[in-house]
Amino acid sequence: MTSMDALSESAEMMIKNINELASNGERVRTSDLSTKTELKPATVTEMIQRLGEIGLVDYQPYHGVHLTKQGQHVADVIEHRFNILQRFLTEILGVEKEEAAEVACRMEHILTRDVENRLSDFLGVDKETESDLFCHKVNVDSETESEFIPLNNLKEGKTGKVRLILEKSELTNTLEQAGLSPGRTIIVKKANGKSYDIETEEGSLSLDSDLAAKIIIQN
Amino acid sequence: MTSMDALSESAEMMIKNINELASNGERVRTSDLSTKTELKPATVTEMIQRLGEIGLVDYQPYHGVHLTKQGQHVADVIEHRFNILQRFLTEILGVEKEEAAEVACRMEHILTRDVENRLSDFLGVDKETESDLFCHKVNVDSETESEFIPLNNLKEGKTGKVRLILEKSELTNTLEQAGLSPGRTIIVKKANGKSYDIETEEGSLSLDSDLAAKIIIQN
DNA sequence: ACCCTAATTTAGGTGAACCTAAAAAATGTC
DNA sequence: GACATTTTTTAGGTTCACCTAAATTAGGGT
Repeated sequence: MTSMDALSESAEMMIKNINELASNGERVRTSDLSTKTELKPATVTEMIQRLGEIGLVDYQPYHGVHLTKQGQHVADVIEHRFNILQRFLTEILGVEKEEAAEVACRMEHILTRDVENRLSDFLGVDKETESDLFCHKVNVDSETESEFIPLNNLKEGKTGKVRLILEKSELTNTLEQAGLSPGRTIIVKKANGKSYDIETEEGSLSLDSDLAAKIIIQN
Repeated sequence: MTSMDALSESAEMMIKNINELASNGERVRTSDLSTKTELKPATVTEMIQRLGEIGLVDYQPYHGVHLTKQGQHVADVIEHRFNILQRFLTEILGVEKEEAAEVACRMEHILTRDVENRLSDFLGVDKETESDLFCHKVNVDSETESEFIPLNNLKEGKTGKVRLILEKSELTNTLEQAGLSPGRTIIVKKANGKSYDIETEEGSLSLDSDLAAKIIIQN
């Protein structure tokens, strides 16, 4: 049964940990999982046996486990969810890395596909779909000094990426239809402090400063 | 032991549901909790007994429960967490209300105090737009009163503020010259579904419905 | 006041996620 | 290559969150 049954948090955590210990491609030993997860060896054995039965790991008694194709997929999804959650918590909310990791580690099991995607868009994850495999090597220190500023503070001629639209409403929905939606790039054609002429990927439009103040741009 | 022991998700959900059913101040019956939580009555009994033991509810066999002061506090915290999570998911990420509620309902039990506070601030009554003297006109709760509608749907005699002009063109530039630009207030003098007579701060003009449809007004 | 029904609780069971202690297998050493 | 040590597994226990079925209580109707 290659069950799509929605794994428990514990099961997902075990897969995540197996993945993290398997960097070298070798089989992961029970004892390593035990120390990493802070579970007793007997508990680890029990769990990896179950994971083996549902086809997420290849388990051979006394000789450790490694992820199957399916298990690897689960691990990748979880890792991605963790990364975007942690980025959101640290970069946007300013939570300390330590605590962000803890919270992200709980929430990663709850995110739906849809929320995951939207959060990705919101953070502006560049969409190299499967190149996540290299993420753990690269992602940590990519703290470029790009700023988040409301659109009404963007100078004329400046270009930027829409990152956030505050106070969603019918109006902002309309804006999104017009190309002013998270993830899209825009250019400020004219800005006089009262009204802003914007060019989006969809066309051009102009809006007032109240509205512009609700649209946060990353340059 | 009025234990601060970090409640399980189930326990927190039970408290949340008790709170939601206790609107009238009366005791909440087992059967009501059973239907609301979709748990069997026996399960509900078991749980509220435990909650009683740790002092979060006042449980009297055969006569339902109500929250103690401490229980009420827990309920309030959870409710607040749910609210900000749902707001974040819908307003910021644009998740559908339904799904947002489900996800928020899982996440509310995971949020830490710190993340909760930061998320509140993030969503909170604009500290970012403080520079904006008119922000109180634009705040979320005014959603009930003020609508965003295209100019061609404004009735005769109605007044409103130009918020957004879609599909910029030479024509719309001309309109803006004439006072029909974002941030300006206008009055609809005459509207017959085909042409619209408008009075702006600069003077008056008239335009056709195609053009009017591209101008979004807040009343 | 009494009975009947509906609501509630008790009793006992299951699976998941943990545990300890003991048994078994693998491994390194001489 | 035998043995001691380490690693892993098995066996059996606990708690939590659920369940069903049976027993109990509360409350309304006559």
